[in-house]
Amino acid sequence: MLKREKPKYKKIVDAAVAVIAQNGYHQAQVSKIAKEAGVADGTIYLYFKNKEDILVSVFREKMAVFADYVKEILETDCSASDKLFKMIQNHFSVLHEDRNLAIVTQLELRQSSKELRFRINEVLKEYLALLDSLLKEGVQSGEFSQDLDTRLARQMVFGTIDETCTSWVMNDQKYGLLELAPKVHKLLLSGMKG
Amino acid sequence: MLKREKPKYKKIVDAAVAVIAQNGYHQAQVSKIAKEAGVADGTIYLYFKNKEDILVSVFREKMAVFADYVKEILETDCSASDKLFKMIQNHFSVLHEDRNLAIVTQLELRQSSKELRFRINEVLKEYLALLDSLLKEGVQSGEFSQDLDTRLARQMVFGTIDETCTSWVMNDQKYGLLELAPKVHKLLLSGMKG
Amino acid sequence: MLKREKPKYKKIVDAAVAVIAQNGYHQAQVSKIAKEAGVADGTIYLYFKNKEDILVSVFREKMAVFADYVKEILETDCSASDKLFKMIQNHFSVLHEDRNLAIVTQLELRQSSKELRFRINEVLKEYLALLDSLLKEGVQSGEFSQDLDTRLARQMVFGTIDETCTSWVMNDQKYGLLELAPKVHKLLLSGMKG
Amino acid sequence: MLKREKPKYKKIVDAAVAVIAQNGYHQAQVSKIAKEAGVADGTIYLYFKNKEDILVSVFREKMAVFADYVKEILETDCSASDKLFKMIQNHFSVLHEDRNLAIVTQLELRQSSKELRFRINEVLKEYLALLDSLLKEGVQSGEFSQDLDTRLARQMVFGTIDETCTSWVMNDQKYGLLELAPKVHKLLLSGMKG
DNA sequence: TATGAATGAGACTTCATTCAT
DNA sequence: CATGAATGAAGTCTCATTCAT
Repeated sequence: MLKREKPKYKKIVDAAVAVIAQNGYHQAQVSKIAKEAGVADGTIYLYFKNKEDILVSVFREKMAVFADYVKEILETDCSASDKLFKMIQNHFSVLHEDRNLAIVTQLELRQSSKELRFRINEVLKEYLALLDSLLKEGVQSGEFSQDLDTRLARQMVFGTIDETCTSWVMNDQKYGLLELAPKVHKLLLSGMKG
Repeated sequence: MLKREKPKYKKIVDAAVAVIAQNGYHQAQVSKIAKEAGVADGTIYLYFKNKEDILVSVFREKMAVFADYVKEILETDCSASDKLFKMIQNHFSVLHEDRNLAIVTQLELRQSSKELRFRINEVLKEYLALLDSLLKEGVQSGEFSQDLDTRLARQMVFGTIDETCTSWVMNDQKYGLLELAPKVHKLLLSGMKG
Repeated sequence: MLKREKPKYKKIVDAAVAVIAQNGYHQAQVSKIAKEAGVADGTIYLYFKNKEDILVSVFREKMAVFADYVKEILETDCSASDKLFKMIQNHFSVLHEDRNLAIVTQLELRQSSKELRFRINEVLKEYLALLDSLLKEGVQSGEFSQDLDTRLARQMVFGTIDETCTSWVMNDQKYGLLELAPKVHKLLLSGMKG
Repeated sequence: MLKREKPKYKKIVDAAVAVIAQNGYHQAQVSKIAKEAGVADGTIYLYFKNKEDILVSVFREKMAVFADYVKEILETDCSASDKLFKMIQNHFSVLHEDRNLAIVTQLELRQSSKELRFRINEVLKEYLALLDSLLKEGVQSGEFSQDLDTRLARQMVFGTIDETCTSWVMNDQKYGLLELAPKVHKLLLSGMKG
């Protein structure tokens, strides 16, 4: 059985999300995570190399949820525009459903060290690559402007989505994030049609 | 004389930027900043309440450079579109000119605690408010779509600018940030014309 | 069958010597010894009470090699001087032949706790007792000075042998230890003839 | 003022000797040493790089006491034999007077890591070099055997002295160490006269 | 006998802040 | 105003040992 499929591995990852969301990144001690997961401190180190490894794993495991769904979306027959909409909706939906995860990814993990954030970025790259291919698809099909700079466009799309989510979390998730999807989609789409 | 006009105050703020850029947020100890500024550790505390206060001040002082210029721009007679362009250009230009500042604002200061980032956000709000009024101006003048959600649009504009700058810093400032301004402007504009 | 004659017992003792010699005392974890011996961690505790027990056993088993030969020597008909020579030669020879053992006894085991070293000393006492009787024999036979303080003399003999071996190990066993035997013997003998 | 002349530096070194002698090497925590020295834990790190640095310093400072006196002895007009006697007497005397120091150098510091012991050996080398020159002086003056191997002889002298001291400490310093000096001297001398 | 996953105590070191000079 | 020596709280990780299988 793969390490990441073992029940304790998952328990610890989930415990880390809960502890970070509730206590903040700098108050998420290993001992707190172990307690939340119901294991001994030392057990953590049977599954993770060190604390940083836990945090990268949290990000990797959760980002997979985003990426897997985007992969599915890409394989469907819809237009690039529809795919973009579904992708935004999915992104908002995942964070909307898991408030703790939203706090962790939008606020807490960003306080991690430069090294950790570079490693997190590695994980993010897969997601951004999928977004890239979606955009290129739209350019080829003629839906988006022919002279669209896909790197810039990707930064616009991701930047907008990210800023919207962060803003929502910072406002204590007062309003419905999911409901913003159509507007954000429309906004971004106009940008790309150029 | 105002505290923030005293020469040592400025020396310490500049020293903080240099030290953080060169050593990273987590390696920017108060004693290092003091040494760089050429003062004793204790002297820091005659000008700043605590370490967090230094960091917020760094952000406040530097963000003022952005905001002051945007204020000037807003008072000119150009179209909203032109003003947006000048604003983007200014934002890119400031970071392009001061590489250390770019590293500090886009990478290092984001590792600060949630509390510090909330305070940094307070400072940012003034800048975002100016952006808001620019957008509203564009809607009123008919340049932008009438049903533009200015909050979302502001998140798009700021998110895109921010993501572009961060991406540039993360790629070691290899390419010219300033040259991206026209493309980014065009991209965002289309989004707002809807 | 005696515990110490069982094949796994010997395997574990030999594994301990190898692991300590290669990794150093402080890096010789029980799990490493178990792996080297080809048994599970828990199995160790079927043959040894605890880690200290392994280390004492290593010393006991290996020291027996020295002592057994010295016993043989003592029973022969040679002069005390010849017996001393054979003993030195034997001591050097055993360490010369087993480089790992030399590293373990001269360098690594000395880092053990005071308690362990007291227990190791117990084992050593048999060896020193044999040395004592050799010296007394020499005094009685008139080979050595009549007023020789055998305790001091024993400390000189053992101290010299030990220091010579340690020095040889610390110099990476560059030169031939065995070849020093005649010189050391002559040196010590003069001391004892007084 | 040199670091090692500052009063707190000395206080901490002396506190380390006391704590190690009373509690054993492995129970000599930094916090215990700090408490004994009457300073805060952190103060230790203003004077020493890390814990190992304290221990090496203990050895360096105390070994200087041995070495300094041996230097004086070497410069006198006595015979090599007399100098050797004075050196043995000095060695025994220092340890006799400072029981804690004897425990620390003969038992406790030997449990330190291989790395630390190599560093301690560096310090020891100066002492051994002095011993070497004493022996060579004796060979030149004709007091000692012309074909004396000074390296081996040095190992005999140091090995015997060391073994005698260790034996004395291990027997709880029951008898007078100092009184053994004449006998040890006579024993070693015979060895060197060949 | 044999296994190996789980346990949990324990210590070094950093660094923001203070305060006597 | 300025100094800088001193403070002391707080957290990650290792590894000998156990025990259910």
